[in-house]
Amino acid sequence: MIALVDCNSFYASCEQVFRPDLQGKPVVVLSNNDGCVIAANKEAKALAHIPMFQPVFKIKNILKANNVTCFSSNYTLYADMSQRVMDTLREFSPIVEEYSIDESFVDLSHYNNDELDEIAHKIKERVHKNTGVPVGVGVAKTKSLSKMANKFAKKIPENNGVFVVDSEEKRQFLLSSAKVKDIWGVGRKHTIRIENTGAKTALDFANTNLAWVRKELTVVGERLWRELNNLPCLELVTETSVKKGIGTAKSFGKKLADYSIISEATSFYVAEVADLLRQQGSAAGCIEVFLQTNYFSNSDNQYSNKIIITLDTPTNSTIKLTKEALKGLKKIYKPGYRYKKVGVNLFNLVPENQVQTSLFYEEHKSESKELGKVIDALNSKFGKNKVKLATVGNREKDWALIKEHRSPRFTTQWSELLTIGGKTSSIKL
DNA sequence: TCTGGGGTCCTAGGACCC
DNA sequence: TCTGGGGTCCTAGGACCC
Repeated sequence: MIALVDCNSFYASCEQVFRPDLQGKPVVVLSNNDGCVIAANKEAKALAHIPMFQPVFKIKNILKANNVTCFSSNYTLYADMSQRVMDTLREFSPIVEEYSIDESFVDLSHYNNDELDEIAHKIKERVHKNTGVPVGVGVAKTKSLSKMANKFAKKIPENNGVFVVDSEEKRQFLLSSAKVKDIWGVGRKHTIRIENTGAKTALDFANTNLAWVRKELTVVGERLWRELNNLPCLELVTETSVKKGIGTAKSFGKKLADYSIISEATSFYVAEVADLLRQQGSAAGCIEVFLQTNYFSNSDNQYSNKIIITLDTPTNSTIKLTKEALKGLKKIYKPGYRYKKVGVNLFNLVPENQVQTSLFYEEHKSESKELGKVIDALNSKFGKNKVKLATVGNREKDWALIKEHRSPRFTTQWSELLTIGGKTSSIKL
């Protein structure tokens, strides 16, 4: 049996752990640039009219009228809290799949079926005790069912955040109480196709003809259908897999026309992705740079372009990648536009120790490689970005994300530890 | 004035090879 | 007039997830 443990409105819960004064009050967390609502606690959800991904400026009045506390997203804090949750889950099982920052599949096959209900409640209580974060627990024979059990656990108050599918009756009950669109892995398009067959509930879908499912929804649909019928098709993935591509793309804090500032932002993002690349021990064979204006705007002239540069030899050197990226940026940049976003993607990744050197590659043990190592060492000792390339410049404030209401990084920075009677960084709009 | 970011998996179709 | 068939690799795009 498999448990799916999912943190309740995770980002908002993390903020509340350090702000006990906000217990029972509405809290939301905003996306980069404080653009959209990306998490809302149950008090905020209860207000309704706060749909996820709504731009903040459209619902500012509602937030204000209801005294909703808003936070900029603080990923450093959330990532650290997430690890604490995961560590607690490992006390219950050696096999844990970290599915996302706020949810995990936990293998419970070493427990007897009649213990599962008790174990599920224990998981919930211990995570809350250790981290302050509330979670829901769904238990079933397959990942897809445990995912749905988890949703159901949270939806019905009497479940108290836990639902265990340990009988055929409960499986049918669970599936018949979920609509087609609530099935994990069924999105907008698939919902339409499935509902066109007359199916209304997840149980209807599980009872439809498999050949139809295979034909219309491909193998992905077939696996899902089997999983809902208690036949496990999806294994728990415990090894963190090596990424196939690494990228970053962020909107600027304001629109930018000036090439030199955009190139500084680009350099900054290259350094960021190159760092991730080295951390996983890969080298990139290709680098893509793209640039775009604000496509929401009706008044601005629109332009977007991208360029993909194939490198002679795969590399993970920030210096080389920056050089290539800026060459590319120069080619696609056109003056006269107000740009909103720049992005960098690395792909064709290979293990760094298996790099095929090209015929003309002469710098096997180049100076830039040694230099890169020294820079990494300095940055890991003195803090991120303390040493950087001059191309990054020092005008970060001119392009960086807006995070007006970020809470302190309570758990990862000594200088930002929780203080009693300390200042707060959230705001009432 | 103000609209997120980072992923995975699968399929169809084109290019190319023998 | 008649013009094969099978295979691989790559890419773009669709669909979905958090």
